[in-house]
Amino acid sequence: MPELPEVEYGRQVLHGAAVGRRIVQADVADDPIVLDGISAHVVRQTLLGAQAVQTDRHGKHLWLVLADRPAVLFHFGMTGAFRTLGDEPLQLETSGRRTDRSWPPRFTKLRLVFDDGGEIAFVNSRRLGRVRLRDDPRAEPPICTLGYDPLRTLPSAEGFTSRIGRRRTALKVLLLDQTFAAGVGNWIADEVLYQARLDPHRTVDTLDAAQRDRLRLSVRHVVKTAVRHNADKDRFPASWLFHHRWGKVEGARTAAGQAIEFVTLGGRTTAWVPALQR
DNA sequence: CTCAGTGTTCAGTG
DNA sequence: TCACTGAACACTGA
Repeated sequence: MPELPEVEYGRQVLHGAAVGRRIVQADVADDPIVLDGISAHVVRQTLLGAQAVQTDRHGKHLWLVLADRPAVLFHFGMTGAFRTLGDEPLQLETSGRRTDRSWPPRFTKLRLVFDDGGEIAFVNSRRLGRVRLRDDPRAEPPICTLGYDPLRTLPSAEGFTSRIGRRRTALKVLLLDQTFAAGVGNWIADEVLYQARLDPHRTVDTLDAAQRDRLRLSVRHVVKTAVRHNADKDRFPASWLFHHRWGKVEGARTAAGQAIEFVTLGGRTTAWVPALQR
């Protein structure tokens, strides 16, 4: 689930449930992996009684700002999501088709109850997600180490080129590098390259100015479009590679009938259309 | 039973 | 130091 658009949607869910309310109950799972070494007790003490004043996001990290306390950062890993009490479970675990109506849901790592009676749960089945506390999230790791957020920022052509620097890595690897652009994950990287008509194997130093600019604008376009549709895959444009790239299906084709090829790049499955991408 | 997986990190190499 | 690679992490579901 969780690349920038899904995380942005998660932020909006958290915002709607939390901001302007006081936390009257906080259940924190005793999970040292997801809590990144902090004790559940410390997290609970931070949250309990706190007034939620704002939410924010950078790349795949989002956080809840509390009055007079550290902010609570969330990273979804491969399987994180927020659920709210009474909502349909829209954001289920990776491919869990089974509708989980229990409350709190399975794999809840953090459950917050607010003074208006609303509740939100952070669920994370594979434990690659993280919950962290930070006084000044943007100034501290991990967020201060990240590159630009494509939803907030469109670098100029010159800025984009200087961010690439003297690297010679494959385009796919560049896009997955969170210190380059924060929030781009595996499917977005493939979609961006598909729409920019660039071969994912190409190294960044081989691009001319026009190709670099196609890349720059494609990153923004894919991210903005996915966010505009609330990360709801069914509403992504029918022309997108996205709809045809899953499962490494032998003989997979785009809507236009062009063959999709699957290779491994940067350690990830990469889907691309050789007939189109150069 | 095996394996892939929408992510990140760290050890090792050149 | 930098850039890059690949394994490891942890767990579910196909």
